[in-house]
Amino acid sequence: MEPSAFREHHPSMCRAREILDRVGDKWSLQVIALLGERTKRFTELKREIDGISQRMLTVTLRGLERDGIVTRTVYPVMPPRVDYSLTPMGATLMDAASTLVLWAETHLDEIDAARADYDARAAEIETLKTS
Amino acid sequence: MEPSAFREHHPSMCRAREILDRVGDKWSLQVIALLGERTKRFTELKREIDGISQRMLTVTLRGLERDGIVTRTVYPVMPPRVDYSLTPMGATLMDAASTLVLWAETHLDEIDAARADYDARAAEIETLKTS
DNA sequence: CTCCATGGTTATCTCCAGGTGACCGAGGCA
DNA sequence: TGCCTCGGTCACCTGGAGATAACCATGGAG
Repeated sequence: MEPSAFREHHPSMCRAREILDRVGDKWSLQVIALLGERTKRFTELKREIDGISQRMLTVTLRGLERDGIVTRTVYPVMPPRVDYSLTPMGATLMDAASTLVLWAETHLDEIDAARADYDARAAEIETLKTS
Repeated sequence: MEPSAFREHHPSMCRAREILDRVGDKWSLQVIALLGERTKRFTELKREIDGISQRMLTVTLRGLERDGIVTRTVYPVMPPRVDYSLTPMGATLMDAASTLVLWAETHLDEIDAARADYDARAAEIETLKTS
């Protein structure tokens, strides 16, 4: 793939940052991943996403809904029931994002090694300065 | 592409978030994109990235260097000269990220429309409440 | 009459990414 | 004798993302 989007990065990149802001926040990707499995209910998502608060799940889902990435379906029953699912556009976003997730998985070890190397090198320079 | 990474999201996703944190910050993607063109100097990058401060460029480059995504080459001359370039791993990251950038470009209009729709709907509900 | 579950809202706080501006050091040059 | 450039560092400050926790309406179970 020729990353032409990167060559002429002038208005495209700044708009792309907007998308990365959406997907790059703390919870959106996990929500998208889980809804990629199947339609789920609010409480179901809350149970499956470790550490998310009720408020942040609401905020995240509202944002994704506003951007047309998930749909929200309310059933007027008691107790309340609300279903969330990916829109077709949301599904394509999941595919695009999975490229990056795959990259991350493939290079995690390499990155860890690079960090360890960098930190060791930095520590060595530090000891040289104090001596 | 089958996004298998998303199916078993248990340890993989949390680590993937780490990568998105790296690439999802305000400046990293732009730096990677520009270094994708060719090796560049510090001031060159600073000129080309609109609005970045000296400090943030340093911080971003140090982070990318630590993760093994860019290399930093210092030439002991006067005035100082420092070259930055993508590592091979950095180049593969650029390719992976460009998928998302491409997605963003393709769906920007759709997202804008969805937002306008959502906001209009929300405003209408608001007027109903006050009436 | 009380308790519980669902799917939220609201208020309040904390923390850190990121912005701002000063300073630096060695050489060239005027 | 200053002043400029390059590639930074340091100290300080602010805005907003996100955490925490209380509250809410409804109706069924016991």
